[in-house]
Amino acid sequence: MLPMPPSAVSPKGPSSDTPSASASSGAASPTFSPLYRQIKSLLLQRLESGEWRPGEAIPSESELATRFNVSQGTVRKAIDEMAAENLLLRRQGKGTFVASHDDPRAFFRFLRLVPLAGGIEQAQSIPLECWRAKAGPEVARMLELNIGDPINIVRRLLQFAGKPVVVDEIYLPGSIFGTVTLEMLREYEGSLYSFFENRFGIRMVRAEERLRAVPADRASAELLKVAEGSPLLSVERVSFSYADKPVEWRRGLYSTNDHCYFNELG
Amino acid sequence: MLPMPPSAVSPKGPSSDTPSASASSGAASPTFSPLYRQIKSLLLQRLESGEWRPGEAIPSESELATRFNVSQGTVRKAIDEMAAENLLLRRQGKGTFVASHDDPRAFFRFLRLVPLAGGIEQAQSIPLECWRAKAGPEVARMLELNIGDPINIVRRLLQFAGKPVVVDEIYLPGSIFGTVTLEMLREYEGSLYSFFENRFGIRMVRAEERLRAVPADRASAELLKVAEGSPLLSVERVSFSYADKPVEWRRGLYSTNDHCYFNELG
DNA sequence: GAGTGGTCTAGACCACTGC
DNA sequence: CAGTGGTCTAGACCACTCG
Repeated sequence: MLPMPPSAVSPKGPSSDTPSASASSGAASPTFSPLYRQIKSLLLQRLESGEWRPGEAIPSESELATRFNVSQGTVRKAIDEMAAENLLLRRQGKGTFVASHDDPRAFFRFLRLVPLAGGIEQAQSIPLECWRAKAGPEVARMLELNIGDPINIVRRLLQFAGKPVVVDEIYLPGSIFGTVTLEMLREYEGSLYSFFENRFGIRMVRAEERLRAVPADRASAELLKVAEGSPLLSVERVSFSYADKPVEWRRGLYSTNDHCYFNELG
Repeated sequence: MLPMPPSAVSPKGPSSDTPSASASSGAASPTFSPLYRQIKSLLLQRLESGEWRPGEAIPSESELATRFNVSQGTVRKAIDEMAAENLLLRRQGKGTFVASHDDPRAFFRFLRLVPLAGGIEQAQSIPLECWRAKAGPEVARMLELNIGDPINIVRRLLQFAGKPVVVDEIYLPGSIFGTVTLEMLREYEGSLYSFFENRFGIRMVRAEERLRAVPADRASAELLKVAEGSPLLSVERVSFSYADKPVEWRRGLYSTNDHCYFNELG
């Protein structure tokens, strides 16, 4: 599909043909990027465009090498980086696949909550409300929208082993998620990000979280079955899609009586 | 230094000499590891043994390749992984260096606190107390010691822009840090991990943190200048040295009125 | 200019998957 | 068995640093 013209990129030809321009002498190259990064960009474009969808296999390394007119090692290095960023998933003998939130491994990458004692528990997401609104200044800033742009807001409760642990309020750009309803959310089996991926074609790739300790407000306290004013962990998150576009902002209140937020520092 | 016998490792010789044994047929190889990982292990040993110290350059790739009797590409892949784990630092044109906490970049890798508003601030560590004790059951478990083993405990206050933000209580194995004193801590310029590295030859490589929201006890509330019982972020951390040996356990209480804990999810 | 890491290629063989 | 990713090599040239 989509046959490429020979040499889709401009290699700086270290001994091959098509040396095609580079900072060969004198001129500095301020925007220089190595061949494998150009390949990586091309692959990223395919992901953004939805040509290769989550869960699907991308073409083999040797085929990509032929298509882009570079060596397999160069394609390999591009894919290596993307695999390290959890954008792609390599499986020896089978192929390279677009990472998906349907994969249960992805779940704990974005919800770093572990029980204080005991093994793994079953998580259950309970959508409570879902309504449309207009972006206020804070949401607009976080999602790079204009004030007044349509947004969707979802409230939901997360339970572990049947006990309420997290209340989330989730803000989504109406331009993308305009048609979400409480019904759709309740019907769906699987994580919220899996839902976004399969129902709206949006894959969350990266997120930033800001954590604080705050006193429980009355409503949250009731839902989480803790005393009003008792300490909760506030987790604000902005999630980004492929092109580093913010597509979700959420604030979660975590009850840390039986669970804690686990983080690994490298 | 330390000349190696030719072929310090057992390559599975893809077309070179010294094919020296591998799972050539029939027998599965349960403990198989590729050549570059064997090289990585050898490099790790050098780091653990202190042969190459933090901040110093290690031998060049080509020299290591000669020494280990493998190709430069194989050494490169070993170093690539270690650089990705922040154990080594590559600098083009200069060499490859052992990562050090003296590098200011390392600072924010282990203290993920950012101001809610405003730019970067000057951090100041104020050691409050330092005493010897015997490991209780919790500390013993975290540091893999026996109950009753000697430990050192340090209490200190962290200020940002002159305001108190974190109170830490730090537990250290006496076998390693037995000679710490409040004097030494107060004299030292630089981060605590920089101190451990330069005064005790221990480099923290990795850490696990567990976060919860807790009410402020009286002592911490006074130090942090917040109301008793107000929500604080509790951060418990176990830090590991090269061989994944736990060498520090600490509990910090963070005031999140003007700062928050920042985390990036990949 | 010499030495270092960084990129790129070409080709070989190994390990795993599935038909 | 063919096809995929994974490892290893050898050699070339580029980009950067420093004396």
